[in-house]
Amino acid sequence: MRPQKIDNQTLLSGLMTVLSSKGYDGASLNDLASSSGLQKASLYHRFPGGKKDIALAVLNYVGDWIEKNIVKALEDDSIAPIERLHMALEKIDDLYNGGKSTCILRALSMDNGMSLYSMELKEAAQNWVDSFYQLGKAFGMSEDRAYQTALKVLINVQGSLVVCKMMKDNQIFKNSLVDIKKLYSDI
Amino acid sequence: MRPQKIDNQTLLSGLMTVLSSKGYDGASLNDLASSSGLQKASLYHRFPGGKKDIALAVLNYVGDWIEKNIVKALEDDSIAPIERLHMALEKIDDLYNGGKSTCILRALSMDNGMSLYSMELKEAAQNWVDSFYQLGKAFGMSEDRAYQTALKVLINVQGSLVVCKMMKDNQIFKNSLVDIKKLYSDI
DNA sequence: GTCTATAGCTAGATAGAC
DNA sequence: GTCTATCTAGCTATAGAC
Repeated sequence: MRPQKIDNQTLLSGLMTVLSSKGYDGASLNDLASSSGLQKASLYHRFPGGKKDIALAVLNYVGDWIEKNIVKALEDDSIAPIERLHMALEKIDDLYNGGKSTCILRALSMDNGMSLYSMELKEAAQNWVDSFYQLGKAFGMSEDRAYQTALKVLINVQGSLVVCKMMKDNQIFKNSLVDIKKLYSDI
Repeated sequence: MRPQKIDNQTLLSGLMTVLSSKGYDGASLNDLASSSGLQKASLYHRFPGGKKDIALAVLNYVGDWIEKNIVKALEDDSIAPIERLHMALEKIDDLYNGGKSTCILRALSMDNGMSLYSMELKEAAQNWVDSFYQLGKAFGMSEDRAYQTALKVLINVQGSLVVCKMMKDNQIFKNSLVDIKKLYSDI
């Protein structure tokens, strides 16, 4: 076997950048190839199903990232809930590049005819909400309040990213992260 | 002059539906033509600049709609602030079809290379925020609080629409409208 | 595993009849 | 003002050399 020119991690990371900024339909295979340092045909070797496969792989990649960095941080009961929250928020800040990047989950939730990926998107969102739900419980919230608060976290992150982009002001995202802290400090 | 087969209002409304659900790159001219009952070539007669012109016209159309329905409702000082808020929220509910539709402003804020429309998007968002800012002042909020609250309204609407779509649950949008009311009732 | 070259198609856009 | 027919560029995807 010939060695891979680009390792999977680097490849997927580059592909994610293009897909999240240009969207599924806006990102051509040439765009995706350029971002990765590979040629189009090589992408088909890595992802035999073509563009659909690429987006799916990127979706799984970011799903794993969220699991490993955000969910894990929130579940680490060796440290205090407030510390877990701070760590998770820092990871979220990284994931979205301080508000400059758009969310790949959102970018892939447009109508591509048959709503590809709807299962993966729902699962990733649910995973996110569930982990913040557990955090709320650890803070002593009721089940209902913990769930509503967890939803608000995701809504705030997604909403502030959208508004950031519209108004060209990343501070809006930063402020939303602060607001999220307040959701868990007024118990 | 021959009469128009489809009036501008109907035309733009249909075009908006396709553009907001499929996005700029995902919506082909054939899609746009089908939605309107006109042929591609006829769309070029109405919008000589092609797809770019269509999206721009749709953006102006929705900008005018927001101005006429939301901004006006919030500025109508013949009625109490709380009533103005309720009216505006009903219009927002209509605009997004109870959470089932995606926001055209968001759909058009993806990277199309040169970030077309960024001026129009910013203006529409600013107009929205400004009108809720004025509402906050009418409720007796400080300038800073009124502005932060106005931003939260837009963030909640956009965020809940995104999360609605991801989780396939329109109730999330409905609940966000209720949360927005609370932002203005805990003075 | 990666590449160049290219097939086959659909996109956005135009020409010209009515 | 709307239509059918068509152009060209760019797209996704494949073939086959290395």
